[in-house]
Amino acid sequence: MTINEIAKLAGVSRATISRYLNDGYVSQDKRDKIKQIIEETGYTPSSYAQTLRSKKTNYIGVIIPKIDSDSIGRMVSGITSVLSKKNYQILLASTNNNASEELKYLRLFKENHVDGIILLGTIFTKEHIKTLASYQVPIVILGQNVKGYSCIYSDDYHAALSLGRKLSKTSTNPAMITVTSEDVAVGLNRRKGFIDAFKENGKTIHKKNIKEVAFSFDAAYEACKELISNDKTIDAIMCATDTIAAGAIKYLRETKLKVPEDIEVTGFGDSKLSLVSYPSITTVHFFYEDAGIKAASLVLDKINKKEKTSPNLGIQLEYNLVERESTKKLD
Amino acid sequence: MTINEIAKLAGVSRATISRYLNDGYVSQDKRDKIKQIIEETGYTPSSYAQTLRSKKTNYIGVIIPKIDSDSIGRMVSGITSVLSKKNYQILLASTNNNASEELKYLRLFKENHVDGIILLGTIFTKEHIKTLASYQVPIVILGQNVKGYSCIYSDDYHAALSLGRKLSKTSTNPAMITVTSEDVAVGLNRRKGFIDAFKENGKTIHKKNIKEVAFSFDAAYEACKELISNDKTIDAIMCATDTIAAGAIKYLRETKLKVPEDIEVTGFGDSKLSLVSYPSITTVHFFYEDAGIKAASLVLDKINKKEKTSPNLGIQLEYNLVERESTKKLD
DNA sequence: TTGTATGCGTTATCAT
DNA sequence: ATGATAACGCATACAA
Repeated sequence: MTINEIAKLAGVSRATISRYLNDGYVSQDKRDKIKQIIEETGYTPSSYAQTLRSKKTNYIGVIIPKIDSDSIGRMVSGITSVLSKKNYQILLASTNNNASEELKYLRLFKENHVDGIILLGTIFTKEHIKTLASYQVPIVILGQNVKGYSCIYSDDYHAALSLGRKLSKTSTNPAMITVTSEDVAVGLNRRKGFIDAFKENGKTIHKKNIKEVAFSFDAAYEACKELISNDKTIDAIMCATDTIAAGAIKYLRETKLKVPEDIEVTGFGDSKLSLVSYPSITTVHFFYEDAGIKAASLVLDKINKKEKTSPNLGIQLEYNLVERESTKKLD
Repeated sequence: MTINEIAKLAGVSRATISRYLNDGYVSQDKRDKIKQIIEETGYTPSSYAQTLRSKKTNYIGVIIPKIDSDSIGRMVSGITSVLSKKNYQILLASTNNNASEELKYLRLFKENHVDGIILLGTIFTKEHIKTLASYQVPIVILGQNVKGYSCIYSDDYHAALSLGRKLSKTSTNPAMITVTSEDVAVGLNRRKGFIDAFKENGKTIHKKNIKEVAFSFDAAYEACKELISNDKTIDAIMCATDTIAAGAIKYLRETKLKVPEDIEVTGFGDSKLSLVSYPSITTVHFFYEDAGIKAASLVLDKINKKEKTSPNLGIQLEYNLVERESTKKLD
């Protein structure tokens, strides 16, 4: 079914059909006739031909490091809710934590002429910046604060700071299980927050008590084992994510160490895990779904007023401290 | 940058460029020249124009009920891993558990001329079947067994049966928290398996001890409260998902009922939740990522040998019983 | 091996 | 208000 066949059936020119579909500048009787024909045939215009002419795809490219993650799932959920309402399609690309894949998809999106891109990244190399700079389509970065770009990010530093302040009141020999500092948001900023919080109270986190692991439950379990084996006096473990905290707690439970009586543990992200875990995990709530919503809205805004000069604003999201059972209550 | 400009720069006709990009029927010297020009300019062909001509989009439409779910995340993860390797793009549509949205996206995919569709559905209405029947592109259904279609599904009935058999040895007054039977895989089949297992041992699950809830932690918590309030002698609760089991356990813990000593609990799906929960949850492992991989491979197979008559095969996946702390150990 | 010409399904410009 | 007609960027049959 093409516009030509519809035109023939309706006894008008294809230009009229096109007008019916777009401007609407068509007489009532032709309009009725066309409507009927279209309904009968179930005709839908070819979006590819439309794109070829109008340069508008209604695609938004979304790049994520992996899909089976609580926080990412919630962000994508926010993105889809906004975009589907506005009749945009999502082109999803998952890199499986492989930074070079990110660049590949960035290029692929270029070929597909997406109207906009949402990049949910972890590590930003110079090459990233270079590739991004060569783009003309609106880009929003989610979860990291990269200067020169529109970003939606959470206040990881202060969130970690407030978590750290709480622990610093009770802990004298704290430890930390974190991720690579190349991940500025999760690795670097949270780490800094923890360290500074203890510094405020004149306490320090020993270098040897800081373990760097992958984003995984099992890796955290092993890291916790190493920490405890090396130093039995550790009385608090700050973890860069809830998953890591859950892995640590699993090990502690197995060795009969009591949480929080013997060791306090904190997570990050307020995932379902942190609620279900026993003891439930003290953590920080980030409004991930809201972040996804904001990112999608922002990218649509940029598309619509397509001034390339539209300011690249950064939006920092709120956070809430969520106190649960894995830390000691202070009167 | 279009093929015409490249042709001009390279001093050849655009047909030669096209051949360079496709068949490769080009002399060595022109080939070198073209290669150089393309690299200099960073030209990439318009996939829309290509599609308009060749009718091949390299898009696979993926419809899911929601993205922030452990099992779905794992399936999508499997899908992306296969598709990205084969240079297919994923058009992702999330329905937020709204069946009518599914039909909308099915139509949208038609407009976008996806090469294939993977439908990760929950409830199949007559309308679904009707809409699907009008499609010419390969479709693979993931997670449900719908006759007449290629499906990748897990053996929910027998998995529930083996879970039920285990419980039926120790429990005399079992209960169940499940979801709507309209969801054949999760609601109906698992329910049947549980019931039949007890029947084998001459025991029955009382109707009043069967609660139907949404796929949510909180709903499960409430349902468990109702069950226990109505009948203090319940000694086992079979749950249709791990999330539901986790919600139930949370309530039980709050009321000081011991799991598994006072009440045994089972989940379904072997999500991270089931491992992290305390007590950890006896459940069934499904190879979700593998299912995603199989679905993606199958849809690609169908696309390549595009005989419409390709048989619609159903692939039933294996499962493993995973015994953890939420059920009693038998000698 | 290469170029010419045509068409894919639209939209937009121009007459009428 | 409507209809020719050209153009979007590409692939391919055909001719050379």
